[in-house]
Amino acid sequence: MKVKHRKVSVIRRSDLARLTGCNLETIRYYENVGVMPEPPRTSKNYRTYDDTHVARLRFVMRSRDLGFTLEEIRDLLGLVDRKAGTCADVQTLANRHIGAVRAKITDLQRIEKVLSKTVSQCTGDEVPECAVIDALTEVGSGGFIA
Amino acid sequence: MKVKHRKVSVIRRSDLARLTGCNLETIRYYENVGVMPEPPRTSKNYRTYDDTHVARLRFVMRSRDLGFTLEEIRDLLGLVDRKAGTCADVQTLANRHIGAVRAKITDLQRIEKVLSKTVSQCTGDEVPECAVIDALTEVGSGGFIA
DNA sequence: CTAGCCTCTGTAGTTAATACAGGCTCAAGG
DNA sequence: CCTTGAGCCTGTATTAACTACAGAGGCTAG
Repeated sequence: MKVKHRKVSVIRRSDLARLTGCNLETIRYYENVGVMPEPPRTSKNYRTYDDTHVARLRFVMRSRDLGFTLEEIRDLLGLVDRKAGTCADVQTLANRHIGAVRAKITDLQRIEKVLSKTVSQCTGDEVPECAVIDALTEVGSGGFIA
Repeated sequence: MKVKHRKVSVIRRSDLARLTGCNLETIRYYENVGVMPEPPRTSKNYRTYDDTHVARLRFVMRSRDLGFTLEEIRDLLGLVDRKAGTCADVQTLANRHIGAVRAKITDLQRIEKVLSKTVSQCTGDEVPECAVIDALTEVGSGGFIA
């Protein structure tokens, strides 16, 4: 059975970028700032990734897209990595995040409702003055670390 | 009836900042980049705001917190401001945003579920290895302009 | 009138992400 | 074997979205 010289399924940086849709350089950046771990290197200093890196990077990207800062993501991942000390610490942190998450969900549902309404009304001709803004103006809740 | 020299309820920049929780300088920045309108000025060149500015700024801040870029917010506001030409244009744009919004809601609900579960499990002692990451790893949907 | 706080502008610094430059590595083709 | 090109490495520069600071001027309480 013929085998290519390169090992079966070694994930390199470009592969990781392709698999996740992440920018190549951003991966290195995430390693520098500590939201992604420093991967093992080959003898020639090439980064080598595996499935866990793919999963983690997807998580980071998704969280960023949802408006969490890298610092917040570091915290969340620290929770996953059991860097948080006691069980009580974990609960405290998780609860804070849950609050922020629920607030975001509420906001998004409000936006969704208004946009849907706008679309349906728009079969006519007039766009309502500022239904979108009105719906979002109420102070749903505080910030992330509320 | 005594009246203070300053007009009743003139909203200045610092007031707007306080009312919204927005950083003072960020307001000016938003005016420069066009997500907030240039406000009227007093004879001495001081910015003067009103309720509509408060509402709009809250909207911008909330949208940012939800992970939308200033460019996307400009689009959305353009929709509100009727800058989008035809009714069909509005519908197209709104529909695109609705897709992104729904995807974000789905993601957040997934996070919420996992965090809740983590919290409840944590009454014991062990934190599950990476339930959070696993839940977020699946590719819910594409980006904003999908 | 002057001290203190506010406003103005412009510019510089931070965070998160991208892009680029210059050099090394590897696999393929000749 | 050597070349060629794509892919990797590092460090640095640039962009977006803020945030902070500096220097000049305005207003108002004591």
